[in-house]
Amino acid sequence: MIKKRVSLKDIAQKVGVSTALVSYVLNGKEKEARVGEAAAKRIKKVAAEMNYQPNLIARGLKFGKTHTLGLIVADISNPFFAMLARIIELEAQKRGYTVLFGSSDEQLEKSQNLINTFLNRQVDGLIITPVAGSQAQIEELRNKGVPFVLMDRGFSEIETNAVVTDNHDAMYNAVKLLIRNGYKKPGIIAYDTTLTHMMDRIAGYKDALKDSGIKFNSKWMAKVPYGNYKEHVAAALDGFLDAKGRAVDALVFATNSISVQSLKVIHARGIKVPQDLGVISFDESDVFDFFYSSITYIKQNLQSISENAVQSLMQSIDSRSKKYTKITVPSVIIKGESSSRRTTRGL
Amino acid sequence: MIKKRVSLKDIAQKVGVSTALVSYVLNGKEKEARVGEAAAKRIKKVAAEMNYQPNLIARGLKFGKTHTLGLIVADISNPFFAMLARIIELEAQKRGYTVLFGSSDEQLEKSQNLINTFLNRQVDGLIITPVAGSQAQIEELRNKGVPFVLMDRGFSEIETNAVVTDNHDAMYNAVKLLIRNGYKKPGIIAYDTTLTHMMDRIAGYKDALKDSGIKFNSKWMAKVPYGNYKEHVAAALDGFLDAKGRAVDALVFATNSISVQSLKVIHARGIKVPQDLGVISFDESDVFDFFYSSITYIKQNLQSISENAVQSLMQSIDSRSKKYTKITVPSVIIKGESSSRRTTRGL
DNA sequence: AGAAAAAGCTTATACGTTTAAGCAAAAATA
DNA sequence: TATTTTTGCTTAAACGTATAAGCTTTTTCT
Repeated sequence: MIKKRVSLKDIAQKVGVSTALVSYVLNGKEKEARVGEAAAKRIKKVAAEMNYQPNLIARGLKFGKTHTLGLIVADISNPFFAMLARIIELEAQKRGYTVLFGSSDEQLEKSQNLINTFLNRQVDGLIITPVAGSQAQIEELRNKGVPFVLMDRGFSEIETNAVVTDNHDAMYNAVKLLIRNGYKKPGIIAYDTTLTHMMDRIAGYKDALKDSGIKFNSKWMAKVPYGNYKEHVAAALDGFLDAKGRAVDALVFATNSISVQSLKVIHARGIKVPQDLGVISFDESDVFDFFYSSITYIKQNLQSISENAVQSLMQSIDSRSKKYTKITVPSVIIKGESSSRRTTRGL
Repeated sequence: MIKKRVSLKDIAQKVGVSTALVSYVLNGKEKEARVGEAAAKRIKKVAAEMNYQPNLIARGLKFGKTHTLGLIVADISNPFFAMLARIIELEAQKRGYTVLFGSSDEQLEKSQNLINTFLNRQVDGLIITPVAGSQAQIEELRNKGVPFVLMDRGFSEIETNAVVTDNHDAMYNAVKLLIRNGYKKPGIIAYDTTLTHMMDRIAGYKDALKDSGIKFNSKWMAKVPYGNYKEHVAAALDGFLDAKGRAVDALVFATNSISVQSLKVIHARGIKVPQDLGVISFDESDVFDFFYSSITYIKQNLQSISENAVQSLMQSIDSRSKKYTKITVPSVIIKGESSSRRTTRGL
């Protein structure tokens, strides 16, 4: 049995007034609309009795505002994005917004589908971690005047709202740290993509080498595809670390997932960290606690990224201005034992 | 600049017909509505040119159906729920549905808020991991005739749609395995809650003891609060394992998060697994790969749980029948070295 | 040719909400 | 008392869509 939700009309009928009056009262516009005290009282009473709840869909249609955001991440099951989603949910809720979510899987088509679906559902704005090659999709949003903000990554070609970690800085500092700690041949494992966050991290890596007077060697860098990265990471590590002379003496990992997978392989192969290989990871992970040496890692400020993304989006929604703001969030390096040969193993 | 979305009216004006005709054509009802070929062609052409996209909010209002689901999990940032969310997203999308999500944080108030918000947004149905004590909330949904399905946990008191792992069976088998492998005093660490999933797991544990002729000892069971479970898990382990005679010789962990936290402590304390302590975890985790002995764990069928939840909800939505289906999904035990003293350590 | 049927459209109404505009009665002013 | 102002309400229109019902005009039938 479908219980019909009570509408303004139902209340109006019960009280014996027009729906307009009910609407005025329930929206607290009794003064402006000069509603009589007696009627107002009755309406409120009946509304409470009938447990009236406004139909937000109807309101959305009326105002062209749904108080809904669309969140498009690469993969909600990735703890990194799940964490961002959690904070975004909270921030959105504080502002009376609800969140629709979807995973693009780093695929152009899925990304476009999600954007279309969300727009057709009249979301007020979008928070997007754009996939590689989606510039056209994003530009279309801009042309349509849809409020949106890119998160975690951006495009250098297009001016948009974006909130990203200072990736260059993060990686630069990480590599500098390794070099300061005596490593001579620091390598990197990154995703094979042109997305800015990856390019910036790679640039930071290279700049750190340059500023330290070390010439970059292309054999120090492995780029793995997003699809089946696990095998490729394993292969890359085997390439770096095979018996006939190690290609690198330290490694920075460019993402969360690469970090975890790399550590798994390093653990399985029995590589000694930090003696034989210095290591710095990107993002936190539970697994770090189990590695025999504590892991040095780059800690992004997820709270700040999410807060700023929501904040920036809200401004876009409210002002509808053409001004775009790029926000760069600093990260910190949490120092463990994995990045320094000179370390003394604690307890 | 706000670009107005094109509506049926815009197309109608451009073509010079009524909106009704446009609606008929774009919904493929040309035959039923006897629309002329010429007009139909023009309308389609103009609609394509103007890149018409239907306003799903308006449609939702018209039909009282939004093709939106509400997903309420305990915490989207928990990998277990994030994984469920991912699959639900996929299954929903296959059926033309989009997903609103929210985290209840195991708090009654948040749960109620989310339910209200989602209902006001006219979701067609809800997938809920209910929080402890939320029976009244759930029952209200039932009374209202709102389609919903409980996931991961249920209530024994209320008849509802529910999709849960066969928790009793899972835990029963795990404990039986430990006992078969020679452990005499298997303990358990669980959450302190009356939710069925936990009760069932605890019952499974106790029944396994009983069926093995072992008398349950209340000192073998630790119940930790959801709030700051990490400290409590550590304290519980210290209680079990302190120097003056070990209270237990094996442990099963009742959830994902308890498992990971327990392993961290065990690792930090240097407890020998499986020699000094047999261990079986609930759910998978990346951290298992780093433990010095491979971890035996109960693997829930997340795919099946999610699929069934969506499927069951869809049936509720379509049929609006009063029939409730309880679906129990089997799990498997993935055997590692952590649950058997007689194991030979591999490579 | 005249009537009936079919074709091709428009009008009207509805979903639930908001709000400007309008209207009658009561109160205040002259 | 006659006029204006205020009060308290209703009507109407709108958001974008869908569809039953109605209305011409053309075609088909007898």
